[in-house]
Amino acid sequence: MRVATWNVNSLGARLERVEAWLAEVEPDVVCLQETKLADDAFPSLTFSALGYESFHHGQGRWNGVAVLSRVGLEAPAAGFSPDDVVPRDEARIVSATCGGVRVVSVYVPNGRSPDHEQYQFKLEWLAALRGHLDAACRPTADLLVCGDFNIAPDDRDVYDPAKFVGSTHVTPAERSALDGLLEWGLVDVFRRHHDEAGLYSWWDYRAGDFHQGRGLRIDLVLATPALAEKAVWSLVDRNARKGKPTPSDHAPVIVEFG
DNA sequence: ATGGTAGCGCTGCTA
Repeated sequence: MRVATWNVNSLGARLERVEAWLAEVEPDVVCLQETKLADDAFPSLTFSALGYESFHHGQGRWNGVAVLSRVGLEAPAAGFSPDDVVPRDEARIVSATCGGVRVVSVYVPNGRSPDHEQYQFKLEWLAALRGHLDAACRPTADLLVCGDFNIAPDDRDVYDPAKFVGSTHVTPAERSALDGLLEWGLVDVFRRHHDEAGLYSWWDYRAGDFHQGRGLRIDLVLATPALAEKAVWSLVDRNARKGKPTPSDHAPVIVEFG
């Protein structure tokens, strides 16, 4: 099963590129983030014509997450579970069972800066995600939590670690929250196949950062251990970020499970 | 360079 996660930064602006990418990469399951669409504007018919069932959880102008699947899509669920302690009602998490695997697409709040209220929201949201795992999932099950975590797990994932000290995405509190997810029973699958620094999934649109190689690895595929063992290869699909017109500022991360 | 670009949508917010 081939799984991908991609923050498309507006599916409305990116649909043609996403369609071409689906035809080229042929993923079985895709987690999308930042669709920036209301549910009634989500192009489910476009995806079904390409062979994908889909489930979207959007709110319009900001956020919005979805799961696409061509290996079945069952028990879709928008948002956290009713019993979870949720800091704010934003469209940042959606789940579905695809080919026997529970798949969760997440868009973790950006945080802006450590002194900002949005940073506290980010930490609260990550705590809610951990609570959701405790309540709704089991580390022994086949589970994927994929998406834009807005956290660089360690300094290999940052183009200039010294420059980022004190910035959001790298603070000990954020990394500790991510570690909490891993300690619950998830594996950063990409790091099973790649040890080196400089393999990024996001580049700031500004100042030509993509072409200068200034990026972060913040888009992650997390899998429960038994499922992670089955990962054959993984990569960042930088081809989807190259060229015109109008790429997302994120590249897809793709994992092949045997 | 406390800048820069992209998206939404039409003013300034979000990233």
